[in-house]
Amino acid sequence: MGRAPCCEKTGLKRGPWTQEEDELLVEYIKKNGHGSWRSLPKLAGLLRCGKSCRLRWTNYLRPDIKRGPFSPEEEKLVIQLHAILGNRWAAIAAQIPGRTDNEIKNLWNTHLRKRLLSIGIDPQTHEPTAISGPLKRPPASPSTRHMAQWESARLEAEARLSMESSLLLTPSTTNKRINNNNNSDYFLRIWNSEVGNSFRTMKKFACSSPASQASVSGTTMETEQKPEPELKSEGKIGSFYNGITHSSSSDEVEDSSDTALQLFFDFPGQNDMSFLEAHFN
DNA sequence: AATGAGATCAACCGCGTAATC
DNA sequence: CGATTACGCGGTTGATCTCAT
Repeated sequence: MGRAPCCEKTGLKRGPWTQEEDELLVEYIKKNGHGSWRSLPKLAGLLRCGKSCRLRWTNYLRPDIKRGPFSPEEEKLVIQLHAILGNRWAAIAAQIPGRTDNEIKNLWNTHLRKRLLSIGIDPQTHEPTAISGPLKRPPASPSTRHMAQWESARLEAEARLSMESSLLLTPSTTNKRINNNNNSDYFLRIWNSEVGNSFRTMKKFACSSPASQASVSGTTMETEQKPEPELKSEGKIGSFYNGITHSSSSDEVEDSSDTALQLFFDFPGQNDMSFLEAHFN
């Protein structure tokens, strides 16, 4: 037996939604919630399949959707999140309030992809496309690179936390440090959030490195004692991407660092990660 | 003004998977 | 526990818009 079709194709309307249909759908959901999408069209008096209704609602009619063009900050966030999450549009959309996965996907495919290509960056791997030199090897898979980025961010955050707790800094010093390096904490939080969790799930299957598996197996980072990673330089740019060394070969780091630095230099100031605060505060 | 190419984006399709029977 | 159903996601399509010629 195959799976049943999502809806009866005969007699159902397709194509662009009319204003009347929109009103019917909004009115119904306002009163009753969407409930079962499959039964919603009949109940709402719509000649559409449930799937179509769900799509129309989630991508267009939902009241919390922010319409209009993406700001430069939002675009940069999409690029940054794509470097970490890959084509997981729903996960990216979850971090950008008011934007839908469809919208972000379209933005990526129509604008950002081309923009990255035009400056010589492979939009899938986030690596320079013009590779030269004798030591170059084929780029790591996107998933490997995303894992490396996650892992390095996580390690840096852990290192900072462990340093802060072990150095017995004075309160004023501690506060200063925490404020200055706030972004690491956000990575820790993301790591412990749904996004991080889904990433760990993916990683469990995709990554065979014993070292990296060991660091993932116990994900209760707050209590775990780990060897402090070597932080080669101060600041988020250096330490974030130096961290890739821990998960991949040095050649790979050479490959990716230019792209990584470009993206990071492009990243707005200290409050970049404020978009995440809403999810954790 | 006509038209063709490229860009944009709403909507559809098919698959994976969680939930339910 | 396997079969079925419903949902959500990412990839793709196609109608419409914009702009250059």
